[in-house]
Amino acid sequence: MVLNNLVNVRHHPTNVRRKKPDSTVKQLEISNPVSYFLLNGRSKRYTVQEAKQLHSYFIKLKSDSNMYLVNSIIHTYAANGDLNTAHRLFDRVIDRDVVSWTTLIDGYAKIGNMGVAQQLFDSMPERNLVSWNVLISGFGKCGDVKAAKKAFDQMIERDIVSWNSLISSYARNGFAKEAFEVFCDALVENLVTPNKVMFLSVLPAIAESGCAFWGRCVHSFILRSGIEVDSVLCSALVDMYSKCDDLDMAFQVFESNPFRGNVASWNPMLSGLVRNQRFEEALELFRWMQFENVESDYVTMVAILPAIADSGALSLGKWAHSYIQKMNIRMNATLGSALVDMYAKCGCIELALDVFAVVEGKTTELWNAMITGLAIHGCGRDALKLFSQMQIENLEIDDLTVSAILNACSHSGFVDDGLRFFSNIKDVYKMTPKIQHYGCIVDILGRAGRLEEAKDIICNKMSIKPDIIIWKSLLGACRTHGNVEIGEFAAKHLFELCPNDSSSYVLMSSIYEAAGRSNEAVLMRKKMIEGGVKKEPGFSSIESGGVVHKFLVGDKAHPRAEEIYTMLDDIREKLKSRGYQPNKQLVFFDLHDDEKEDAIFHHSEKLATAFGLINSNRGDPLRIVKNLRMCSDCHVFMKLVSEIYNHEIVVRDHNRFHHFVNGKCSCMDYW
DNA sequence: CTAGGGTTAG
Repeated sequence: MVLNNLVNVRHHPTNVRRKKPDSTVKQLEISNPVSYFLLNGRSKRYTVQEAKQLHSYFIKLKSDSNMYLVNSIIHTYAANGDLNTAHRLFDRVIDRDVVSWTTLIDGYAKIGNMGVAQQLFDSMPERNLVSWNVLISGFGKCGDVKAAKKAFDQMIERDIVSWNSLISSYARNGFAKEAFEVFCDALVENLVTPNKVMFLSVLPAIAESGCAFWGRCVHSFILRSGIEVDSVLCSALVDMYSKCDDLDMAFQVFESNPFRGNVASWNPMLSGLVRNQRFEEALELFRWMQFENVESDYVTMVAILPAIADSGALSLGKWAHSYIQKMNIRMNATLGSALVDMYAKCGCIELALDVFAVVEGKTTELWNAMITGLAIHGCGRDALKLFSQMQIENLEIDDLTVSAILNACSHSGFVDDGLRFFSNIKDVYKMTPKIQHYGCIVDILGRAGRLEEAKDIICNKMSIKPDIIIWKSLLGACRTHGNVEIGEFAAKHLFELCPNDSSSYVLMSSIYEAAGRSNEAVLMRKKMIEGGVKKEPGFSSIESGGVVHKFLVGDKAHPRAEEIYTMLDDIREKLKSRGYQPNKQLVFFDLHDDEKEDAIFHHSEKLATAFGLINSNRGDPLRIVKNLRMCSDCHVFMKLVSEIYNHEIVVRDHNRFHHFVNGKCSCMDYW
């Protein structure tokens, strides 16, 4: 095949990596710029200042005979985005050559002006490989993959840069399959010898496809090809593996990275862990990164903040925020949203509002984060106010905005607002309610005790098949309002949809128990145990001195366990003298009465509270994060402790925040 | 002297 010979460019001289510009440039001596240029060799790139000095020297001399030098100046202007000056100089030069043209075209391509780039390309007297390659990569960067492919097809001679440019055009514009196909074509037909850049171009495409099989193939191909797996390639591999959900391989490659001094080696691993909800490991990695003195950047912060938010580690979150300010990390809506979310989830709604206020260029995402934050704190009125403001400022409303508003209504008990807003989804906002929106409205009605209406929505008003979350929220409402009949109905569906989920058995059992139907409660527990269904372990964590302390039920693993249990006994005595009785109905297992009382009293959030009381500064509220919903006994417990010990307690459970002050909870016992 | 590459995104 003729084409084969033409494009086989193994020995093409342009296939050699050029040197990066030297940043330690001495000040140019105006008196003799040409000798400076000759002394420093040809492949030098200049700063804008140097280019300007050279430029004015040439204007003075009315000479531009040295094309190497002139092209360098054009390049410097173009590469810095000053296309006006670059183009003016280009126009003035009489002996301009193919490099001058190509340099200018590349400049226009880099600022996204492919119209002018194409015009210039069409009017060039002669073109070489580089001119075509510049065009392809230019189209790729502007998102015009069709044009990139067309240019590629028109070439009569291609080198590895042409192939790589086409692959990355596809890869960076969401055409993962096409990128991988071009990569395979090139290799199968033996048209090029792959190099590092080729792998770096195709790996993001595989990452996007999420196909671990392709990923492993390419990885082993890299290893067999003998290409040095340097830090940059490691980062790409880590990112690929983490996006293909193979965190173990990602970590293995991360560990094998020969140089981890650059933040870009850490970011893919960090965001991979966070994307896969492995927040504790992400925080651990982040600590390791601090230990290795690697400076965080914008990407690190966007990645780590959700992990901080999840753990509720407020002091770490505050540290991250001040780091952002100290290091002048650019603040935009994305980072702002991450900060707002973090502060809200760490229990500091005021600080979240502070961040929200100062972010410029507020996006829907940012408003959503703020409204959701207010919702989980039970600040329903403020959430609705913010929503009106959002509409006044003409921001687009999306699915998350709708969920946020419905959540706000739910947590604050605004049933009428919630119903009105729900009907507005279709009528006013012209959106189709999503499954999560039906979930919210069922929740709103259910909490208000309007169980028949909630059931009616599920059975008759939804065009979508109800999911587990919806049935659970109905079942939860039946538990709150003691409705056995509808509870059984919801449980029946849950047992079909998720027979291995413990919460339906637990809830149904306690509904029977509360209705005085102990026999059926016991049967329910039996059914669960015989089915081999395990209860999801509840845990609570509390941050102290930058460390997150985690407690399970009846946990004795903490180094200060003895003090904690002594404190807990002390609390129990004080509470009992105030008439507190543990609610033993809540104990799921068939234990002796005393054991039941202990089991209740050693709930993880109570352990965390005891630890917090012996460990925290008087003024600071205790901030506890619980992975499941808080039980009603713990809720009573917290209210009393906040009063007796005169200590504010903030608990984040699976659903929302509870601020306990002086014997009262911000949720008004409505959760 | 000109061309291709890695990290974030409710």
